Amino acid sequence: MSTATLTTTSYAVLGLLAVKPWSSYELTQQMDRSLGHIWPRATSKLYEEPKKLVAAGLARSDDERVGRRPRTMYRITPKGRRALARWLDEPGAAPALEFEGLLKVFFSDHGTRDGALASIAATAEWARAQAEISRAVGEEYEAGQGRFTERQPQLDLTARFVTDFYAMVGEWAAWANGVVATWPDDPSRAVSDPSIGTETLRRARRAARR
Amino acid sequence: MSTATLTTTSYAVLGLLAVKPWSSYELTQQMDRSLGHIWPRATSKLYEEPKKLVAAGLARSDDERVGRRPRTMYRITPKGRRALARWLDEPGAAPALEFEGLLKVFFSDHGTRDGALASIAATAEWARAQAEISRAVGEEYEAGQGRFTERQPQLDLTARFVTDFYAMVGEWAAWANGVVATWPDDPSRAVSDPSIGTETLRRARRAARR
DNA sequence: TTCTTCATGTAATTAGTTACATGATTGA
DNA sequence: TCAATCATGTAACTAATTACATGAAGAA
Repeated sequence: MSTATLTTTSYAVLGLLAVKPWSSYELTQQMDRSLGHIWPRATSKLYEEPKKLVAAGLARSDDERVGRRPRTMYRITPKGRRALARWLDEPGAAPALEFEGLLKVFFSDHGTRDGALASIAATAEWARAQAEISRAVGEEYEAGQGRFTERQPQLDLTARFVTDFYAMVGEWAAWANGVVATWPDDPSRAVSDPSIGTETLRRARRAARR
Repeated sequence: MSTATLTTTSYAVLGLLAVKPWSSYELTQQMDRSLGHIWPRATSKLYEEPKKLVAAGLARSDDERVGRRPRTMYRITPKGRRALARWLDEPGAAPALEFEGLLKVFFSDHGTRDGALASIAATAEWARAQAEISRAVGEEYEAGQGRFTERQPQLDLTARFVTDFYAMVGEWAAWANGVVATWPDDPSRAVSDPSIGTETLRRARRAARR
């Protein structure tokens, strides 16, 4: 009953239920399309969390059938809308980033140049693929085919963030590839170009001044 | 004994041990300075993981004393260096991003404009503070005061990524603040400026073309 | 001498993932 | 009618976090 145990993931699902009712399977589809870019979670969570919301009185479940097979639809309650509004009033946490590929570049002086290049290439390809997803969704909305056009102002802000993020990652990977390509086989023997540090420092100063 | 159970966090610690021997406490300090930007982990992990490395034969521990108090120093073994090199040869995972603050902006049509502005302001301040940390470390290295100047080529690549990331987040927050400031109190009544979607799409196309 | 911060850990809890199971639908 | 994929879930496991505990060193 208490809302004390709800996690950010709970509220993420609650937020989707505020838009419209969904089954868990539909939630997993939406995870691929939108939520997964900023709050990625495994499929099983999307079967688990709605139950917790129901137990807390923030959602209710309806047993429907597809053919003869049962499926559960979830929809938000008035109490759920109030809980969501309270959550939205508190500032959210800052971005949290985990990047194993960069970790491998960071430690590349204990490996090979080709290993570092492989991580960078994988990053570049990932950034391109993600940008392609952004592009495809963007084209839909541009053509007026979007599924939630009434939420356009919110989508505008979110889409810009993820698009810029993927672009930034892609640009970094292209640049890093050029740098590492000039290294010898053994990266512990690579020599740093001083202008890189200078330019990075210039950017850091600028960003710290805002 | 088997290396099958090692996680990315294990290798992150192993990588640090390849640079030099550390105590767990020193590892926590280093987490604040460098590793935490790309692989953030709680302090207790840095006491736990080295033990797993020792159990696997990839590191060894030496009991030293500080005054009369014991403390454990960890150093990498030859087998550890080989395991690290193998790990570095496989491409690492793509960036994983979690961003609760953006989640709140995404669902802001179910809250208030001021709530959205608060999340954006918190993001802006965080980005500024992180950029300030990047700047401070950058100034040290620029002045030749860096602690690991022999790893400069690796630091160049990593520092550029995190600096650009913080700059991108800061620029997004400043822009988003301007957009949301024009919204009415009730964000579900906000009207989208079509030029935003057009520009985002332009950027997505560009990033998808690389 | 006492208080605070630094330093070094352990224990309890949990949020999340991976793996598994299985019925329904579709198309070859 | 068989195989593949869509759809709907549960169970087992684990990586990680939060909270706790405590000695040493340095400051007031």
